Amino acid sequence: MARSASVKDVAAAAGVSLGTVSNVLNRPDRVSPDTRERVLRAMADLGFVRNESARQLRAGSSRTLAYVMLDASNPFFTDVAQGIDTAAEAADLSLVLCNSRNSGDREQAHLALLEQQRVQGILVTPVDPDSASLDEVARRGTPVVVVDRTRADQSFCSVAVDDVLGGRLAIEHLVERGHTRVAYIGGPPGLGQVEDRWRGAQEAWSALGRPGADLVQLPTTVLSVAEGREAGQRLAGLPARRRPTAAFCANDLVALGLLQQAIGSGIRVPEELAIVGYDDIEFAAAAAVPLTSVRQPRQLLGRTAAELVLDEATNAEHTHRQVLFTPELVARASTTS
Amino acid sequence: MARSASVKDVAAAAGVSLGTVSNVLNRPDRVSPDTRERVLRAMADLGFVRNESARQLRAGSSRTLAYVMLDASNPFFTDVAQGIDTAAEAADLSLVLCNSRNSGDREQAHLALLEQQRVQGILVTPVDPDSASLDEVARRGTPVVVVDRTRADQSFCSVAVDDVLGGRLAIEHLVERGHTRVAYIGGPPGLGQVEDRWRGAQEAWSALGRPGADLVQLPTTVLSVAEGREAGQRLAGLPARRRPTAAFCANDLVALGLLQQAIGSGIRVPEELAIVGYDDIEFAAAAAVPLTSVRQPRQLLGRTAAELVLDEATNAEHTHRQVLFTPELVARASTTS
DNA sequence: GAACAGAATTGAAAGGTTTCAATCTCGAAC
DNA sequence: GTTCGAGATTGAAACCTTTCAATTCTGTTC
Repeated sequence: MARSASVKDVAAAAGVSLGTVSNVLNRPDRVSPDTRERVLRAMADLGFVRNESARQLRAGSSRTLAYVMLDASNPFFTDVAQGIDTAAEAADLSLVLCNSRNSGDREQAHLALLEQQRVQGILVTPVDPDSASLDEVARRGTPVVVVDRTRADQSFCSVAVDDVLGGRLAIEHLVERGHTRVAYIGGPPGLGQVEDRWRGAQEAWSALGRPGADLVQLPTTVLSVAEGREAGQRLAGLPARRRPTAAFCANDLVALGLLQQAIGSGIRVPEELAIVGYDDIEFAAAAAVPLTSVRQPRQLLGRTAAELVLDEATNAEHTHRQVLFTPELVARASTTS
Repeated sequence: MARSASVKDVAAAAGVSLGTVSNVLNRPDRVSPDTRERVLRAMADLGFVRNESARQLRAGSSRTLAYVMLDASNPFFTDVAQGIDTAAEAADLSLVLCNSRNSGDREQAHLALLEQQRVQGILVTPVDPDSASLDEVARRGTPVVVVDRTRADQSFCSVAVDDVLGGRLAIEHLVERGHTRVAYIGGPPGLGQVEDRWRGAQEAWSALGRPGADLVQLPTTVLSVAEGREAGQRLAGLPARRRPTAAFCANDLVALGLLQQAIGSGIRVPEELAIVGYDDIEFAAAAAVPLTSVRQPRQLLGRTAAELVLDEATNAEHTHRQVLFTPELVARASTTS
């Protein structure tokens, strides 16, 4: 297969000039119906495929948006991606997804490549939102929007959900239901989300006049189902009178693992252990003991982020904005007997 | 921001020729340490970002692989993607993900763009494996490998799992456990997977001497949690003596929805309704009644597909191969009381 | 039949990188 | 002091498309 005929070959085959072929491609109305017909046939015969590199080199711009996901296997992020996709489609851009799998190195490799590809904009849920490599990409001219994180300085657009508030909601809900010993399960401790939710939890806890010692943190290494199960074992190992009566998990993956392990150990949910998750992914509601969870507007998050990056890419008067959405507690069977 | 300095600017700034800058980029050993140093500094100062379009235009090849997923929100596919990613990384290629969201149009749009981008190869789980647009892409020279599907003729490499066998395993397992009335739940009926699993189920059922009327098909519109719930309602509506004692679901999403709905309707699992899912996604084991499921080697599927496409891209003697993996039934609580 | 307008087509330049043959620079060997 | 060779650097061509000013063609009007 002589890989790929060029515009020149098509022109020769159709007996027209190369400029005409280009016109057929880009301004079909400028060219008479029968030449157009002839050119199109030649393209089909030769299996012509427009060379996007050359197009882009000349035109200077690409028609794609990119989202660098933190963890493609977490449904939360695929829902965010879905929202981005919707907005991208509406703007007639295509979306490519990259997965950093929680690795800063992979993230940087992806960013570098996307930058070289001159994508219109990059959306990213970074491993570390304060990483300098994000600044550099932005400084060199590619619009960057941080998704589901924020950073202290306001040097980027970002779209996130108020995690401190989310933590507060979860704890208020549990205290309302009479729980007096609660575990917070999640990690790694450095992770922004994990910290904010913990902070919110603590704030609510002490605002309600509870002794700090009764809200304990059970760290995990990552936010996964397996880690949730593992935490469940640790809980099950505690003597019943010292065991918390409720757990607030930093995300639903952890909560689902915990739920599974608890039931497997004969701990009744919610009677002996109430569980609150975070994200409200679809599988949370679908768990056999449907999970109470702090819902984030996942698709909206993505859609908004896409709109911000497009604004930055096209609007000269763009100014950075930090959008913060409000989470909402969805009560289900895992906390309400 | 004067978007992007070129190699020429760098050359001028560093006081060297443009060829030398290119050498620094591509064959750093060919250039003396102090010029290299000088060039690198100039690059940093100017915020130089190599223009991938120009590179690719000249070099003719890109360093990326693409996977067009059928449904990014199904963990099965993200696991496959993970496997592809692993192989791509090993070959020093980067992977971009596209999501067709079950739409043939979107799939075609993605394919066209990827072809124009001259990606090294395309992996795709197609909406319809017999679609002619796949042939055209392949005919024009981009290696295409079909993932998790096969087509009748052998015009592509493909990597799939023996779905007929999978269906057989599920039914044999249920019959072994004494079930005599079983429902098969899944759809749309035209979908390859859905059909093959159903066929396997029927084969096993009659091979075991059961009357065909006792294996009923409950079609759904798509394979989702919501549809599973909906099917659950239909089942719950049946009078207990006519209700099947077991359900075999075309995938785990459906099975999880069914499980949830069953429990919500007070049907005990597995005592009153045994459930077998398909795919063995992580959430299957994590369900509060852990789900018996037909496991597919998801990551291996992806890895193998990536290897095939790489072979096709680089090896002149490449011949198409149809790899068929063997599924395996994982028995859990949803069928074993 | 000449002049003209408008539509269709053409040709050349430009865009940023890589490649490769050609040139240059040094120091070593005689 | 000359020659040689290795290593470093250079310059121009090539990759394929798009754009735009210039040219040709067609048909109308007076």
